[in-house]
Amino acid sequence: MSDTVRPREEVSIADVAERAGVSVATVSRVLNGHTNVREATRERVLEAVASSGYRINELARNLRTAESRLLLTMVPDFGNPFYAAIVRGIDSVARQNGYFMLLCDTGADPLRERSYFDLLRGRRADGAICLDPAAVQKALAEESSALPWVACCEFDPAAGVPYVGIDNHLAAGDVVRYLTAKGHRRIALINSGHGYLYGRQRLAGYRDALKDAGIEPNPAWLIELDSLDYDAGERAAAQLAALGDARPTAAFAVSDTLAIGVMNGFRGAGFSVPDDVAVVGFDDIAVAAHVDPPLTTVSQPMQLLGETAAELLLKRLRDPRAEVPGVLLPHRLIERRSA
Amino acid sequence: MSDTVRPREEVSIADVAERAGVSVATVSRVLNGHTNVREATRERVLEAVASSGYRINELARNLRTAESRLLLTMVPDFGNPFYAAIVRGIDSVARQNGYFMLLCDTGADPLRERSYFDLLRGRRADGAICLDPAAVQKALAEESSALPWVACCEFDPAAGVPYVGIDNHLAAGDVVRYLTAKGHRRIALINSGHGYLYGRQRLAGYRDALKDAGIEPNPAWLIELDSLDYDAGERAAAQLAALGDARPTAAFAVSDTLAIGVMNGFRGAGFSVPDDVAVVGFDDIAVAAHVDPPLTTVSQPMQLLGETAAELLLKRLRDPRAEVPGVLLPHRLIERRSA
DNA sequence: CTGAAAGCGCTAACAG
DNA sequence: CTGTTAGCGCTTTCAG
Repeated sequence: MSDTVRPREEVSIADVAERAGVSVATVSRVLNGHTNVREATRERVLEAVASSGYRINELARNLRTAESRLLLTMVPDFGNPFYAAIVRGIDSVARQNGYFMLLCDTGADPLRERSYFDLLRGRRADGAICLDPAAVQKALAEESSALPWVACCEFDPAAGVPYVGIDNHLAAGDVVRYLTAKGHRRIALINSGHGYLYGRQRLAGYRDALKDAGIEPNPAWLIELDSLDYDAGERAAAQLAALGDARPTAAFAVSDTLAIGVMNGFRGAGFSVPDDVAVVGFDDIAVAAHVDPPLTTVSQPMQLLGETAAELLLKRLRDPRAEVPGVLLPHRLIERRSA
Repeated sequence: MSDTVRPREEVSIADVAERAGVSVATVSRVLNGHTNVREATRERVLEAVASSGYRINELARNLRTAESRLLLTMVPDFGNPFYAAIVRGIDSVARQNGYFMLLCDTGADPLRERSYFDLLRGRRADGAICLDPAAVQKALAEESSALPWVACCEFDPAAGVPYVGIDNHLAAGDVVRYLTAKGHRRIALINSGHGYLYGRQRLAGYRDALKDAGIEPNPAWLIELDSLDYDAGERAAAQLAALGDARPTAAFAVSDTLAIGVMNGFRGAGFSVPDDVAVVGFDDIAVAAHVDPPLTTVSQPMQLLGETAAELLLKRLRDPRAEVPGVLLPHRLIERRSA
């Protein structure tokens, strides 16, 4: 038998055409759902496709149509669960619009990020969404602002690259105001993320809100970390706990992982949360509700952040010269028992 | 000025050739680092490349060379931190060998997984590594065992698809033996993952080890969940805690997330871990060492699992008819304070 | 409604 | 060392 579903070798559109006794143009037409093909012919072609086990070579199609229908999402750290819901939001919008979304783990490394952008430059992907630290994006924005990409969560408002994120300054202020309303005056900030926009913005929000409350912040309450690890948070708490009379009664950590570490650290130093010290986190990752005590934190609309980023990108793809705006989405303070 | 680094329009290899006053073949040669080009010519070409802002169109190159240098990794759940280190292992090997690795979040959905496999079929990726549940892989293995892919963690030994994983049966037995050695006789298993091979294997390992220890397992000690959520673990613990005299003194959960939930659940029911009930998890995810009490768990060599998977795939890519073996890697019981 | 022919942008013989 | 010439497998005018 010469007919088999198993493609013995590479069967091309020409083979299918020959089998069906038509031209390659006609095969292409039925493959692409064009209507100007007689029904009988269409069936003959479909039959030939099936019996030959033909698979379209998308590489060739992409070369011809000059698009890949691939979108890239760059995340600085695949292990950080914070990104999961955002990615899901991006993926669902991409998929609904006939695009594949593929993830790139850049490790927040400018060189690796750059190499993934080369996929864009080389036409292997149509567009990208970048979640990398603003500092890492910066160089990119200068040399590649013409490329079809948008920034998500982290961005440089001045870079001319479309973005979506939240108002970190306001969110940090909300946390401080929540804490002062509960009577706290000695509030520590455990900050992190060199090169991250959110770090700078939350610090500013913290400072401004303290000032508005007439509180002079003690420099010892501000801890700048270079990690989001549980360990780092633990060490920060130990440091704070050793402050004696100047010890803060509340601590605001810029991520939930850090906040969980902070709680452990205080507990290790013999303090109880929230009685001796209140702890607030940021992000509302899944585990936040399941630690003891459950963590009070700020939640970002992660799914929506992702969906919006994807929509901005698609808009830019549809019309490269469209004015795509920067958009800020609302956050929400989730009150649980740690503060 | 007509010379500018900014590519006004799409500049192709022909444009560069014209600029440099050579043929496209010569441009291609210097682009691909062939040595048979006179130094002066090479420089002229490089100069033309730079001044024109030329970027090779990889789509065209890929079509011509019939490879994309793209590898896909399919994960069932991007939000599960368990996969992070594995993915990093895959990525590092891929990168060292000149491949890009891109991630696909399949949501353990056979249809979505299938659509990603279409990228392979359509030549848009050269190979894939699949971390999806064995049950989801099954259909794939039947229709696509000829495609260049390997299974990681989850696999069907009989499918003829190369795989790498651990000996889950042995690992579960190790946990039970560890617990019986500490005097436990009433040991619960909180299992999960319909369609996951690891679930079936760990259950078998648990049963066999109990039998070897002369323990008749109480059916009430076996809880089958359909989730790995903290919540699910919490509910399982509540159920176990309500068992009265038949209440187990130890619980083995097949994932750390579940185990953390279990600890919370027992605590919520007024029991202390490990004094009233010992808890063991599986995976050794980052947070496992940072809960209270720190979780005793089984660690898998995640980075190595990923690296090995990538190497198997590369071997298969280099020689499509090579016999690629299935490999099992060693696990390790990490003793902390929860059991 | 269908076919012939011209490329998409690149690489790889094959000549010289 | 360099240029000419064929395509890779597909889509898309342009004719008929």
